[in-house]
Amino acid sequence: MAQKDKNDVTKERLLNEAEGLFAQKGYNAVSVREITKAANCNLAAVNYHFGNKQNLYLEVFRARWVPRARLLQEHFRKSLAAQGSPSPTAVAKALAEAFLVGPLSDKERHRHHQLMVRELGQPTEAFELVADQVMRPFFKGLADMLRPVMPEGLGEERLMLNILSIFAMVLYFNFARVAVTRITGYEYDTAFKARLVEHIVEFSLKGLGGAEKEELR
Amino acid sequence: MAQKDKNDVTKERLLNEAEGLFAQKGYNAVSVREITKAANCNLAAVNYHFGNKQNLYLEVFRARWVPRARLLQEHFRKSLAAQGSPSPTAVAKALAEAFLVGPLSDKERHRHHQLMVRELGQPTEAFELVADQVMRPFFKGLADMLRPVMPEGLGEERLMLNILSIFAMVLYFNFARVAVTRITGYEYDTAFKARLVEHIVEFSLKGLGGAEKEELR
DNA sequence: TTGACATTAAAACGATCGTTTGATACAAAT
DNA sequence: ATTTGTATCAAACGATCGTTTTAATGTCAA
Repeated sequence: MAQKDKNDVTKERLLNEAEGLFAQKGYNAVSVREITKAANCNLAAVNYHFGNKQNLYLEVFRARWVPRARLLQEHFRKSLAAQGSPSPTAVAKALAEAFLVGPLSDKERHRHHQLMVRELGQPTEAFELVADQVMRPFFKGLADMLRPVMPEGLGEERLMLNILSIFAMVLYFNFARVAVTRITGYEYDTAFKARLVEHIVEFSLKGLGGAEKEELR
Repeated sequence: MAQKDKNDVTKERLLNEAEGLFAQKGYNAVSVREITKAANCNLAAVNYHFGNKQNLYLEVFRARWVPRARLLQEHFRKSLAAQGSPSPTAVAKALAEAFLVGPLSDKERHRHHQLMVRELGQPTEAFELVADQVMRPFFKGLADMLRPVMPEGLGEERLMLNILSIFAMVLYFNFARVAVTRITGYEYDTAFKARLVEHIVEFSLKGLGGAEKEELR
């Protein structure tokens, strides 16, 4: 192996800056020149290390997004295990805690969800990656976990919709941060974010737990 | 006035095609050439009728999005009035009905929410328009409507968060349509959409109504 | 019929895009 | 010392971008 550190370092810097810019502006609004300038390297570095722009975008998901998602899932599993039995309440709390507070910094979480929302809106090849390696297994695990403790009448479809609805809120309040601030007048400071978490936990908890108590009868 | 119909027709076609393409691909991913080709007119027509691309985008919101949003709000008000007293349940139902079924065709609704989500993600001048003329007045009306019938302890902030959470789900299930299909395996056919509406009504209803019953004690 | 005006059309503008090229620097292996 | 392979660089490629220009229309009023 001839590559030492300067080599890898350039590649890493490119991945970091590319992820930030792609998350912030979207794939089409970011130029290769903008990325290489931010990474403080030559224009041709993208094509040398990743072949082309599209592949750099994919590598951002492979080398950054997916591992971070795995970290989040790990955190969720531990957080849930600490609460004992996987009741709907415990699951909702652990989900919200992992995805709204969790192990990520604020900037990381914002990036993470922005990239996800962009792929949700118009899926590319990166979505296949994320769906196969992250989303489907995780959702399947959640469904297996919740199925026994949800009311019997609740089909697979409604079960999945409940889970998706929680993620809808998590993604929304991260993605639409700027707009939420402008509409409500509340800044995303520490205090507001804390109350936001509280709200999402409560709202999803009622969506899940409420169903548990009232749905069947 | 010299302009007859061919004139206005070109302008209208440009607005229609531009809205569809902007919603589908986003501002940066759509070229003026692509729009004029779809509208079956000359390249220079955009600059003649709207000055530049950015202004065409704004005009899409002024001439299409805002009027459509007004139509939706009108529909919501009538739907709510038909249910009698504005209880949280009635509001949740009327909201979901208006924004998930309502007066719009499927394509129209999809376009509408896609444009909104794009502006939520990275607001431009169009967001100011939408926020001032549509969102803030509507949210204020909703808050005034719900405040008297929600538990006393619930502050203004939590009230607003409840409302936003409902819209989060509405936007999500419209915007992430492709992804939801690929993840769950459910196609967005008539039957699934009906069950989707049912779910969102129920989920938001618990978020609101549940709070009504249990929050204070 | 003529003049004024609104609209469309073809062609070109400079700028920026993603990508490629060829030269150079530097380290490890022979 | 020479070869080999990796990484970086400046420079240029053709393509496409938004926009402008200029000419050719068609349409009414005078």
